Amino acid sequence: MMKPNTESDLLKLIRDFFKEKAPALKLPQELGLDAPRLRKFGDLTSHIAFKLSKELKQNPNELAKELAAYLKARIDKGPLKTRIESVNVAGAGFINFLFTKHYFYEGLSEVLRQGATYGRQNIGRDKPVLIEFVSANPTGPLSIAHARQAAVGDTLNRILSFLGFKAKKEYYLNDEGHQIDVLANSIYLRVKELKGEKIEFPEDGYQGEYIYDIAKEILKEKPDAEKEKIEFFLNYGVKSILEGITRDLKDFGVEFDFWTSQKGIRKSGKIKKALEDLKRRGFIYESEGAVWFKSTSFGDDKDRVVIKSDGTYTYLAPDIAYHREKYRRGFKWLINLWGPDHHGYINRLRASASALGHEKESISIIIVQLATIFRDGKPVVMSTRRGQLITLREILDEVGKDAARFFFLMRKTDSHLDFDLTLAKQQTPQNPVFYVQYAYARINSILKKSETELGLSGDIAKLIRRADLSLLKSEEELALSRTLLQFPLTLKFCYETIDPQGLSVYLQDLATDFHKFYDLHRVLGEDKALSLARLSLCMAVKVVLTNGLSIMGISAPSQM
RNA sequence: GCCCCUGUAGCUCAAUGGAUAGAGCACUAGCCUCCGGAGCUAGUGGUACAGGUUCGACUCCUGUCAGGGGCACCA
Repeated sequence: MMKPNTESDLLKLIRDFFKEKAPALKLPQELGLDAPRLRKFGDLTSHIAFKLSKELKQNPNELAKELAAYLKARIDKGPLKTRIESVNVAGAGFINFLFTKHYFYEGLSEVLRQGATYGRQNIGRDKPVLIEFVSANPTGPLSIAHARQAAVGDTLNRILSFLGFKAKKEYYLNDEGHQIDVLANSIYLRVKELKGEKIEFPEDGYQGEYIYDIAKEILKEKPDAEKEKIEFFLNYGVKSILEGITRDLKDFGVEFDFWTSQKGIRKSGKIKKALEDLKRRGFIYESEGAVWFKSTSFGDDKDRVVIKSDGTYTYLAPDIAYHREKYRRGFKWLINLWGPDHHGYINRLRASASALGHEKESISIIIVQLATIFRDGKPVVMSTRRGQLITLREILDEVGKDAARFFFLMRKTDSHLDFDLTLAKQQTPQNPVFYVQYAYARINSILKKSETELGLSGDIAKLIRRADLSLLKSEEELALSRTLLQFPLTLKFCYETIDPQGLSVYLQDLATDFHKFYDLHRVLGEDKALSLARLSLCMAVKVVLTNGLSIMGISAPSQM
């Protein structure tokens, strides 16, 4: 059975109207059918009359009235009759639609029917998308900045998968280069130090306590390790740190599909191939003894060196090769989450993708802003040099996975974020994650009690499914239903903005609507039929909370 | 010096170019014979500044001011 979609049916009617009225008129892509900001403006609103009043040489209010009359007539004759209660013109030319109660009842049963799949949409049509994030150098434990990237990237992956994309997660491993050498040397020196030798530790060495831990670990296995070559310390260090990173990420609910090694890219000769490819396309030239990529052809400020005059590659060269490989692996959309220190790098990388013949839209680079950690209302000072970083591990130990993930997703990804550790571990309504989880726990508690309290015989789940939803008439019940039906739109919004933040805001709104409903209306009461209808509503809230939280990688505890 | 991001209520943040700029915290005043008060209801209070585009601007453009970040044949 084809399910009628109210919104698209309305859009079609609007198009029909203009086709009849002005066949030559080119309609804008966006017909301006939205959820209004204020409830009293109805459930849907259109500002199309403003958009087209100029072309049609008609004032918006008149045009709106004409359109509204047309829509009203068509709605009354068609399948929308049971869903649209009224069409009104308001203000200078807004057209406001009010849904019937039936529309909400129908939506609620749909939520219950779909359950765990409610909210799924096939927007992606199996498009393969690769989300690269974290990609921290394996020179130390993951910091708070990586943690935010991990939360955003992983959730984005879950959202896109839910929306029909074939999304994969990738970690690009910078497993060679200067920083890795510094790491190896730092470990080596600490080993010597532990053996009682006097050492001079370099300014730019890794000062963190974890270097001692690795050194101790090495000495346990090899008491005379100081005699080993530097490669030994390099390999041991990278391996040990990567194990830690993987473990921390796993406890954070993040597991990558691919780990791609920079060393591997270089060894495979793919850098050379990538540069040859660019050269063939005419974007490579030599000057001042170096080899340059003509990134200015694609909007970069200046051309970039790819091979230095000493014959070695700059960092950009393997990166170009790496992204060329991503496309060659079949991905049609690349999403990169980068720290703010990389923003100057965006244009040159995008330029390389364009130079290799890829659509501009096929690569999205998202800057994940830093988070400032607060404890007891005061910012926690961090210093990389002295190894005084707040790590993902510390956050996990202090506030746990659920609160951490939720907090990292509360703000827009490209905005600064204040992370209040004290608040995050509080089990009070001021803590948004507990506020949301509390709604879930409350529903479970009610559902559990329903059987005994109502004294109904038979399968209560079945009775709830068959409840007469038309008994839900109050403002709070309808408002809650309305919010539930906005879940699919919220996910679509996250896709459009490439930002999971909208979901965390939505879940907080949903929890608020639920708590308001709960406060004013008793679910388990004298009236059995009404109780069942309200239980049905609770069930639907449970479904959406479950789906929403699971997409955020956060658990939904039935008891707290 | 050049480039990027951000300036919204006392604080932390919302608001696909749309109608009266919304929440939470804090402060003030209320609500428990009641399914989890870990909750709910009110009140106070705001778009950094100056122009511009638009029927309509927190949103777009220009400039000023303030905060943060970035500039390399570093990674």
